[in-house]
Amino acid sequence: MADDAFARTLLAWHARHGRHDLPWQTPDPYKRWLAEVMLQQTTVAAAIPYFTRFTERFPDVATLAAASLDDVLALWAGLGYYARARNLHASARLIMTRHGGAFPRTLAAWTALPGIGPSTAGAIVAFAFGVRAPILDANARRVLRRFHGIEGQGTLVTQRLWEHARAHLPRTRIAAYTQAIMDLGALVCRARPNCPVCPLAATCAFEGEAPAVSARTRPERQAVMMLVHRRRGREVLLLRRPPKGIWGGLWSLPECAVLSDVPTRLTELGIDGLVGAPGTPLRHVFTHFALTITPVPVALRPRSCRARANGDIMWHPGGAPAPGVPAPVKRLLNQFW
DNA sequence: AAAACGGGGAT
DNA sequence: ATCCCAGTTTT
Repeated sequence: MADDAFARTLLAWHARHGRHDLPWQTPDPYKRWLAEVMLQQTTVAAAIPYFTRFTERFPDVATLAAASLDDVLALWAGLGYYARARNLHASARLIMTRHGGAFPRTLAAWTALPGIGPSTAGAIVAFAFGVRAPILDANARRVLRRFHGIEGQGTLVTQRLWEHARAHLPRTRIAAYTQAIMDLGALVCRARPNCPVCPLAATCAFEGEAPAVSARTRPERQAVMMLVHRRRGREVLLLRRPPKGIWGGLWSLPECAVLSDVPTRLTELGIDGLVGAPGTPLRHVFTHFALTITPVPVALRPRSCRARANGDIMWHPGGAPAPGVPAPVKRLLNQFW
């Protein structure tokens, strides 16, 4: 059966108007894997500098597998969704042990790795090996939804979209086609679409946006972060966060819910310090809640701290290479020094 | 089936 | 301020 008009039209459009100069546009499976993981819920522009640093520091899967999780998280810090970095590191080790350092070529083998779902696996095998696999990222989802006039959400709608994604796949030129549907979504069929320049406009079912759903309010949360410093502010105490949950495995500041809890929290940590005046609160907005962080300086009394540096506690000197800290903590530290 | 997960960029 | 993004995992 011949490729359908959808695929032929997209491929023709992509040759002239698609992206051809992204740093990960090579058949190298390592680069494709790294890029696809970085691009989960992340824009191309945000990912590029991280991709460049990563491939310089960890040029291949063996190097990545041999690195410490701390080094990987430090390079990932600021990109968000830190579970991706933990999964990437775990996957690198699995590729070394389970696959002898050779990248698998099947969808099933890729989805068996942590952090790799059906869409990411499809993109990797399509780009790296030309395997005829569909993707359903945000771009493909939006293009297919509009082209086929599919509204609503839920598992049933997602199933239908996957069926369309599979049905449109051409027999050849899979990598170019996969790039084409992504590019159409990113460059033309955006949230606010540019239908007049769209190659699919003549056969597209899209008629206009559904009425916008009312924005739900984000819960507000509060936290106090302590800047416990010694040596006249030259070093600040960092604690490693638990491996699971928000900012898992990253370094952060000692924390408590409200200002009145500060003395108790310091006692728990074995710290005898002079609590200073709270600084300007910092607001940090997440997907599903907003956090207002009140920074409090704490000057450590000489020879009073039982908090010794170990694998989960660090006295961080201002000038040293940045460890993996979440973005708002980085801002607090920069503001402190 | 729904919730959880982070932060940057566009509008 | 709000929306969106080369989605997957956990509950």
